[in-house]
Amino acid sequence: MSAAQPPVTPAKGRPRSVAADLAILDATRETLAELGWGGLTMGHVATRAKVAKTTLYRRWPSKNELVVDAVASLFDELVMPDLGSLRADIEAVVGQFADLLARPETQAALLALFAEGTRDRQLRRRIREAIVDPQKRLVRQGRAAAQARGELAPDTDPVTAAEEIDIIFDTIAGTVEHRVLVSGEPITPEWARRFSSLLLGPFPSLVSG
Amino acid sequence: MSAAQPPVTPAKGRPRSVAADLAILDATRETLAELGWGGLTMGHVATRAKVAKTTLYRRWPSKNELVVDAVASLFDELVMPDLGSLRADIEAVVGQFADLLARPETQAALLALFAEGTRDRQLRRRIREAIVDPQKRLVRQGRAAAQARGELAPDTDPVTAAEEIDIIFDTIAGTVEHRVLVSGEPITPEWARRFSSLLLGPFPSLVSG
Amino acid sequence: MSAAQPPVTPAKGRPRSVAADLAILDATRETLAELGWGGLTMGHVATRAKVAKTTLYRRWPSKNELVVDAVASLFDELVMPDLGSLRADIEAVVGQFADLLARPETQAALLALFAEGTRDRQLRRRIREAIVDPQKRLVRQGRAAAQARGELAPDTDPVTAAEEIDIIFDTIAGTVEHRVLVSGEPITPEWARRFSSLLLGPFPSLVSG
Amino acid sequence: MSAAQPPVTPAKGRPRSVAADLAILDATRETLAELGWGGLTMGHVATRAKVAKTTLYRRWPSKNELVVDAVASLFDELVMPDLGSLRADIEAVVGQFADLLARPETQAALLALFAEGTRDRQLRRRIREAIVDPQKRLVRQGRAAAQARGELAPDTDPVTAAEEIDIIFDTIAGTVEHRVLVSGEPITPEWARRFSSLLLGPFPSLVSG
DNA sequence: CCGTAATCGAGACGGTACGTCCCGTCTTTCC
DNA sequence: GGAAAGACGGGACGTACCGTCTCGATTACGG
Repeated sequence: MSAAQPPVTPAKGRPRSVAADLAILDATRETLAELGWGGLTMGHVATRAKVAKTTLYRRWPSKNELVVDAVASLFDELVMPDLGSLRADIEAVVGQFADLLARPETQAALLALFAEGTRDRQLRRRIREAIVDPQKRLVRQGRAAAQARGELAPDTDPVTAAEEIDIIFDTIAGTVEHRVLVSGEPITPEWARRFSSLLLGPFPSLVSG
Repeated sequence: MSAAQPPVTPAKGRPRSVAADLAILDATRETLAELGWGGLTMGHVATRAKVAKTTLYRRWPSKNELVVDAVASLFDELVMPDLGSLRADIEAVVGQFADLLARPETQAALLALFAEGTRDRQLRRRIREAIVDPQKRLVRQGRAAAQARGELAPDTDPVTAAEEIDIIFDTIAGTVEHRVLVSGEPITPEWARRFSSLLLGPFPSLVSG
Repeated sequence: MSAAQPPVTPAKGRPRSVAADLAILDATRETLAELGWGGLTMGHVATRAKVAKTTLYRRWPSKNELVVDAVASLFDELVMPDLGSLRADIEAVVGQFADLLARPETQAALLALFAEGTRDRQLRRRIREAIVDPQKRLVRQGRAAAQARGELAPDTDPVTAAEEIDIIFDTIAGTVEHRVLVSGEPITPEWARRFSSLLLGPFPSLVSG
Repeated sequence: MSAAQPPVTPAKGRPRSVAADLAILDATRETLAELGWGGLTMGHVATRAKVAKTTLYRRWPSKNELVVDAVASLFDELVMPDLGSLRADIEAVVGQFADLLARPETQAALLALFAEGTRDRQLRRRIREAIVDPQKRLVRQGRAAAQARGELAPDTDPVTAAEEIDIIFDTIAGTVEHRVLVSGEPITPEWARRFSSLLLGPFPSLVSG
């Protein structure tokens, strides 16, 4: 989010309009969905949000930062369902992620942001903090549930566990994104089944049964 | 590639300069490495290649197509080594891919192209044909070698085999790209080992040993 | 001047700060001298005078009016010396005016104000009342002195006299301004001598001698 | 004028559109007359001339230079009539100049240009070369005619003559401008008669008769 | 000595024009 | 007819000020 913590000092001068913030983020998402990344100009967003361009620039230094904030909230809809088996949970989350990637605003924004982040460390950090890392909770929750069920062994070392979470997250996120956005193929339940089989190893019966 | 088939008619007027093509592609790669995707403009490339803008546009309709051609050849350096075990082969290819993604021209171009491909089916097809799909040979070769060694069961159904190749390819490519370009973390030999363990299942000893 | 008449009603609420008025006018003159007319912005003056923009606008409706008030006082330094001959008096006043026009704040402001006045009758009136007309006293005084000395014939008709004062004033002011500000040439004593010769006619000996 | 001398080298690339130049200058004069100096924006002129803003900036670096060129030609209409007496000639030229200053485009532009020239030596030079100095021909012609008639003594020293021309020019131009643009009073035939009397000395009969 | 009222600073607001950068096309001349 | 050169119309950029507004915090005076 762009908003900092509630200011310690009671803030001098006219306070920033909260309504403007919301209108801008809404306008950004709508424009992304309608016109795509290329059609998203600061001027257009400002006009659509009925806000001056200066107001926009006062809050976000560029299109990139703005889109990070506008898109981040879309990822909050992902939830770990806890369906009783690790396989089912993985397939469910993959499905949710695929649905999210099918939305035009996500589609228009995600890879473009990643691409920009490639050459701007600050932006990459911001993307990670606002969009990517928060989703690692899904992996953590899924792992915890599987451990509770006895499907996975409990953590021994927290550092190793963190690395494992990272690698699993990169694998699920990266693979689904590559499938949908690069290969341009849909994520079917069948594909999700195969993919979770890959993750769970060639003989999942040995593990979960 | 942009080059058309050798013309049937012996071509009227002055023939196109071959030197220009090479100079343009070189200039494109150099500019990508130095200034990144954002700094790559058609005018700049033309100037750098000592070529008129018209010459450039006569060959490539836009920056995107140009970069596809300029970058595609970089991916030819990836080879499947056949080191005697599937694990070793995977780790080797992951390492090669990581090195490729560490080069500034690849880094600047790859995600940007993917992002553009998101909104342009034609471009996506071209990217797949020129850059992505050719690398599936690596998976095919690795699989074949592993099957020859008895590490993997032989193919039963060619359709199933193709789908398996696809999913493995998306997984390796997507995960490594996400790790390097989105998470911004390096690919260490240790990480490659963990990743191949993930791919080979929790008890690889049962399979390969 | 911007200051209104002493209020009839003893004024409710907090009285306006007198210090602010002076600080603003000083800041205006300083900024004019340093940055010129184009560099003079309301925001800048406010900042420099350590005053809020609202405070500034509460007193002066625009840059133009502000500068009129800021610059008017500079013209008070012009005096008619009464040196014993009309020629000497003219040359002295021309010299004073030239010195005034050499000051950067006058230089930056005067023509700019005149230019603005061209499109704003109200402003033109204000400029005349505050800056231009008060200087006609110089012509009047010089004429009176010359008449007392017998260099000039006494007034016959007051209307004719007024017109004569106007035309002499326009001639002296306009010519010196044109020489300094448009032609960009300095006013030397030699030039002043020539100019007063022109005013006094080709054979001044016949008049003053 | 903005146009340089006809290029020695035959000029590479597409030549600049002459039509664009004319359209821009016309649009500038029209806009000046309609909206005044303040309403004259580069964007507006470009739109009105049906030309891209870049085309405009390619030729003139700023509004000031553009207006110099646009306005300069208006001054070409001033001519020295040679009416048989110096007085008549002066009154005629003063009248012409007054008419020129009454035109809205001149009125809007002239003092504004002079004001800008105050802080930009380059611009001042350009104004002098394009607008001011060319009119000195009027003084020269008038003087020559008067000398031919015997109204004025022939030149003795060319340097002195040049200085005399300068001072007379500054006087006529400056006075008329001050009368019209600063004092805001009209130039009547009566005023022109008085002014030429002033120039010709208190006893013109001694000179011209 | 309390409330009303106009002031003060600060700074956000909607808006306009700026001058720059690239785009992709067109119009030259030369080869 | 290709190539170099460079002008063309067009669109977005990010910045600078504009003049207005909304804040909380200060003064004054009149009751």
